[in-house]
Amino acid sequence: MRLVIARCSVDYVGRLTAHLPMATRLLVVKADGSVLVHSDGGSYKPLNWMSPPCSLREEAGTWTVTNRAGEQLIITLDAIVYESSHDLGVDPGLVKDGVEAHLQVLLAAHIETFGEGYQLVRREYPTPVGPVDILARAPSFGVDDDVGPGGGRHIAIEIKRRAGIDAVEQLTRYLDLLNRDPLLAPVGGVLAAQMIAPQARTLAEDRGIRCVVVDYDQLRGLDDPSLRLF
Amino acid sequence: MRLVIARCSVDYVGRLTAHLPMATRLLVVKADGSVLVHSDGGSYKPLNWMSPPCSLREEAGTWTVTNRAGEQLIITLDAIVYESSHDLGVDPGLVKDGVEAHLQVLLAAHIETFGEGYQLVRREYPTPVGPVDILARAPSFGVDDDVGPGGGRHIAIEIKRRAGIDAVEQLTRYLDLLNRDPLLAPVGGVLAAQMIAPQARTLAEDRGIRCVVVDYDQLRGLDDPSLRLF
DNA sequence: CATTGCAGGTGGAAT
DNA sequence: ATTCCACGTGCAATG
Repeated sequence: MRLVIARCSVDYVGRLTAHLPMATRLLVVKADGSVLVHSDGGSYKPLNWMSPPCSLREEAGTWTVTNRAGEQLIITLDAIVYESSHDLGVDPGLVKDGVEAHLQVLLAAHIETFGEGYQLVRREYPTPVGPVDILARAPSFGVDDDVGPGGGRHIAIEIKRRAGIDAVEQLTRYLDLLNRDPLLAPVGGVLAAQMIAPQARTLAEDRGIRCVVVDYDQLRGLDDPSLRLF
Repeated sequence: MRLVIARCSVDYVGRLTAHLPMATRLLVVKADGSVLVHSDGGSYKPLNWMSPPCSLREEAGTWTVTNRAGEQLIITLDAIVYESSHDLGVDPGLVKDGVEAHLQVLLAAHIETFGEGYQLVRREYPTPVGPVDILARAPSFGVDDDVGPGGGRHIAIEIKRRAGIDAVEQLTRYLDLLNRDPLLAPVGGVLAAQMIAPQARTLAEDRGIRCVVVDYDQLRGLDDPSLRLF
């Protein structure tokens, strides 16, 4: 990894064009040839960059970074303030927990979160437009209930960390499809998420989809250690 | 800006938990207190980070970065290989061109892209569920045409750089709404994008929405300099 | 201040 | 290789 502090201007020509006026910035050149241009503030996102695979050509006062698609990052160097190089080796990588996948595991293991007597049919229930996160069966409590052949009503559950309108649309597509299957219909919908955007809730309820806000930490407290990812 | 090359392990506890085993990495501490942890490869995204506003507390072999929401980045330092500090000043910032906004300006200026006789009604036509990118009017060529009060058929145009299913859903919501307005109905839909995902095209055409692939560079060639953003 | 929609999104997994 | 979806999405504009 090469670190360069330099006064430079930068032009990107690719999916869009972007220009950075002359100023002092950090340039990071990684082992795979990728280049980051960072200012001393803002966020983790560089002002400009080129992702690998790409090649760096150095000339007099100009660096040109090109990728396979022909996109170019052109760095015009006015003055190099500082430079150093380091061998970091390969990184062992990141271990994550808490994402949607784990929510799905936890909710499948605690399907009663959605109501007493709920039974898991399966996780990742396949449909032609993609897998439904969880398919479950709700119990029937009376003869008037709108029950399916299984003796209960099927429930398709869409799980999101944060649910927006797109989650409602996605679940709606699943429900349209599943309800065409006489062995499953009628299938109800549940949107389960840590956070549900107000517009998403409105749209969901308008379509008869139940909204359930789930508490990840609480679910996690209920789980047994074997369900933990690390 | 402070640059540190160090052997370290990193733990993030916040919206999720994540762990980085001990290895040599680049740590960037920016003037606003934000911290980036980069490996010598991958992309512009750090392995771990803390965005501003946040505060860094340094102890013996441990850095603790905390933000207002209580999320923490805990860096355990085994050995500092290298360290330097630089004053970069404030960055003048980035100038962009080529995003959806510019596509919208160009397409509005060249509304005939969608067909001969098309007329612009307005850009960012407001609806209760958000603004439609472009509302236009198509000409009527015969008495049998399904025309509205304006003497032509209204067309709602959704513009994306890359259109996916979500773009079709979005346009569908607009069309549902606009078609309830007797002063506008009937309103046709056009999805205009530089790239349209096959599933999006299928869904759009199934719903009677026309798909138009637009060539940004060509449109740009047609424009007059006043429409350029820089 | 919350919400919404875009992003050079990026990344990963499944087809 | 393409297509889909999640992301500690980040980010800015807007009500």
